[in-house]
Amino acid sequence: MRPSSGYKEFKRQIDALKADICREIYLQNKERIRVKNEDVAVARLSAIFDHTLEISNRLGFQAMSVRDLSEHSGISMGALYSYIESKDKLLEMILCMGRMAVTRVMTQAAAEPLDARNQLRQLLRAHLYLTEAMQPWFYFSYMETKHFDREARERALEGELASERYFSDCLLRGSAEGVFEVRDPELTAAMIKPLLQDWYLKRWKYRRRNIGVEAYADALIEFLEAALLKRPAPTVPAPP
Amino acid sequence: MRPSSGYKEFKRQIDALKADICREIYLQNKERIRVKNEDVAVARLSAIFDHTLEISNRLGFQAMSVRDLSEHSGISMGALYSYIESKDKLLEMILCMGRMAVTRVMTQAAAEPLDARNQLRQLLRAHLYLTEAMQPWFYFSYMETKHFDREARERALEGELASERYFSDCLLRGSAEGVFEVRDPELTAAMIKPLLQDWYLKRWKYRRRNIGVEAYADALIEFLEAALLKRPAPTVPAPP
DNA sequence: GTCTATACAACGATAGAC
DNA sequence: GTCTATCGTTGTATAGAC
Repeated sequence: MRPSSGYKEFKRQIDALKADICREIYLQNKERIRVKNEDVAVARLSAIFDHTLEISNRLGFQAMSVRDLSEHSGISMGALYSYIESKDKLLEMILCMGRMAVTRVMTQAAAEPLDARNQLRQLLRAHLYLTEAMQPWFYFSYMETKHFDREARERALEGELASERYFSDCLLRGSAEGVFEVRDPELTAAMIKPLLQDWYLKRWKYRRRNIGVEAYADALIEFLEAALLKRPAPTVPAPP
Repeated sequence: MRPSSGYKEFKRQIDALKADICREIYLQNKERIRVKNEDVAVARLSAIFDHTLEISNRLGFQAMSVRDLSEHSGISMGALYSYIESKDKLLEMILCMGRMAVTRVMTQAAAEPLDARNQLRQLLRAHLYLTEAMQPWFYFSYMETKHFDREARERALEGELASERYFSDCLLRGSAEGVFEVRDPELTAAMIKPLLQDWYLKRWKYRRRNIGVEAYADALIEFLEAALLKRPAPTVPAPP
C-alpha cells in the first residue's frame, strides 16, 4: 500500500482491501443476517453498499427509500431485509467499512520511515489516492453527517481529528528538523484537510479542467511546499 | 461594505442588507403570498427563513417536516402555507436571498481600486466575513445541493465559478504586476475556495481552538501569501 | 433464500370554522 | 389572518406463500 508507486497500483490494492473488509463486516453481523451462505452474503452485501452510496450521493440517504434501493440493486424488499436489519443499521455498516479502510491505509502510510518532507508527500498522496478509490464513501460520509446517530457522529469527529494529527505531527517534526517553517502546526494541518477534501467533494471542478488525481496531488504538493518550506524572507515587503 | 474596517461593522451592514433583501423577496412573490400587510409578511417571512435554516442544518431540509417548521416558528400549518406556497418554493426563496447577498457583497469588494496584494486580502476578508455573518445560509446551500432542482443547481454552480473568478483574476493581475508567482491562477483559485469554505463548514473545528473569523482571516492570508508572493528559491533542494 | 402483498406511521398539502 | 381537522401519498418494515 505505497502511494509512491502510482495511483493505478494503489487502486488495485484498495479493491482487494475493500473485499476483505466486506467479509469482516459480514462476520461481525453474522447473527443478524439471515443469509448463511458466506460467499452469497458477502457479494450481496457489497452490492447493497455500492448501490446505497450511489443513490444516496445522488438523492441523499434520507431521500433514498428502501424501495429505491431494492429496485436498483435488483433485490426484493423482503430479501433486502434479510441482509440489513434496518435502514439505520445499513448506514452503520457502511460507515464501519470506510473507517476500517481509512485506518489501515493511513496507519501504513504514516509508518514508513521517511524524512519530514517526503512523509508529508506520502501522507498527502495516500489520502488523495484513498479518497479517489473510495470517492463515493468519502462523499457520503461528509454529506450525511447530519443523519448519523450520536455514536457515529463522535466517531466521524474522532476520525477527522486523527487524520489532522497525522499532518500536524509531520509538520511539527519538519519544523524541528528545520525543513518546514510553520508557526502553528495544528492550524496549518486544519487548513490542509479541506484541500484534501475538495478532491472528493468537488470532483466536477477538476474533471472539467481535465485534472486527474495524480496531477492534483502534484499541484497540491507544490502549493503546500511553497507555503511551508523554510526559505528567506519574501522580496515584497508587507504593506502598511 | 468594507471588510477592512473590521468584522463587527461589517456584520452590522450585512444585517441591514438582509432586511432589504427579505423585503425584495416579499415584493417579488407578492401574488403568491396571501398575507397583504407588508410589514407583517416581511417579518414572518424572515422568521420562516431563519427557522428553516436552523432546522435544516440540524436535520436536513428533506428531513425537516413542515410540521416541525410550524412548531418551531410558532406559526400554524395553515398560516405557514399562506406564506410559502410549497416546501420547494420555500427552498427557492431562501436560495434567492443568499444569492442576492453574495452578489452585492462580492461585487462591492472587487470594485475598490487596490493593488493585487491588498485586493486579494480584501476579497478573502469579504468572503470570510460574509460567510460568518450568514453562516446558516452558506452551510445550507453547500449541504443541500442534492435537493435543488435543475435551475437552482445550475445557479449554484455558476455562483461557485463566479466567486473563483474573482480570485483567479486577482492572481492573474498580481502575476502580471510581479507581486505573485502563480503557475496556474485558475487551479490556485480553485484551491483557495475550499480554504474559505472550511470556515463555515467546519465551524466547530475552529471554535474549539478559540479562533474567531478575524484570526482565521489573518492566518489564511499569511498562509496564502507565503505560497503566492514572489520570492527567491527555497533553501531546501528538491529530493531525488 | 426469495418473492408479493400489506400493515402502520409520517409526510405534504388543503378545507372550512373562527 | 389564523386556526384545527383531515385528505391522499409515500415511507419503513413485516407476514406468509413459494
